[in-house]
Amino acid sequence: MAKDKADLLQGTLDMLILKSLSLGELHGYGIIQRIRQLSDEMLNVEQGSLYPALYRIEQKGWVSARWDTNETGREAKFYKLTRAGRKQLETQEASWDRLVLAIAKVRQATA
Amino acid sequence: MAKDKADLLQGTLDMLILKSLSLGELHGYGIIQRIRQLSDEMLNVEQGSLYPALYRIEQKGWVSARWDTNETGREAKFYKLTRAGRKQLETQEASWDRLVLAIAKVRQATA
DNA sequence: GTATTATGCCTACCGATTCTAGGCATCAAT
DNA sequence: ATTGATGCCTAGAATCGGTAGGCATAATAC
Repeated sequence: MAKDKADLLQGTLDMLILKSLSLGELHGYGIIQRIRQLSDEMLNVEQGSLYPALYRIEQKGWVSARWDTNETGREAKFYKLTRAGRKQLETQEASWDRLVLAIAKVRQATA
Repeated sequence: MAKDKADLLQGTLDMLILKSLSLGELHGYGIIQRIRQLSDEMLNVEQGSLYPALYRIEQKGWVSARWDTNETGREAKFYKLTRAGRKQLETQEASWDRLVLAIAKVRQATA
């Protein structure tokens, strides 16, 4: 990832992928663009991170994939959230919120 | 880590350790307790995570260590933030804030 | 008195995940 | 004709937290 962009922390990528798919079916390359756009260019997911992650996520049944043609007529693999994926997104968002809260508590502490 | 507690994400442990030491010198076992206490029991750092992390952090020059006796007269290894460690804590907190913000932006998006 | 729990340090190995660095193909633009 | 963007993929390295042990002493419980 480029040096001026934030590195992801392990475990956040799945949530970002699932979240971007919750907005509608999308192919891999588009997921990267959507995450970058939604985050105001702060997050840049590398292809070498994304495609293995998509594979893992599909294995877990959180997304389903199919080949189709995009709006310009090119072949692309479209991913779609499954019901289990939607559930998983909720779970991961809740975990994320808990972690952010817990860390905020620690950081509130003053000497 | 116990199942009802939040798992840490990779990269957050260093920040928590540095933060807890920013409140004052402390030995390893005490760091675990302080993080647990400050987070309202939400974060429980395992010893097998902490000690290797302390070693890494010491190698990087962010903390210094010395053996001393605690208030009950037992030997313990006390860690103290170095100037570089304080700097590093600021950096990591800033990165964390950026990431939290970026992810919040992505999550704000509605279909 | 003895057994358990808490305190205190450590290591070895595992598993998960992200990044770097490639490869390959098509299409648009220069 | 070459470059850059789009689109998919893999292999290998590196990082790091967790699990599961080991060891020692002190305090508490039975």
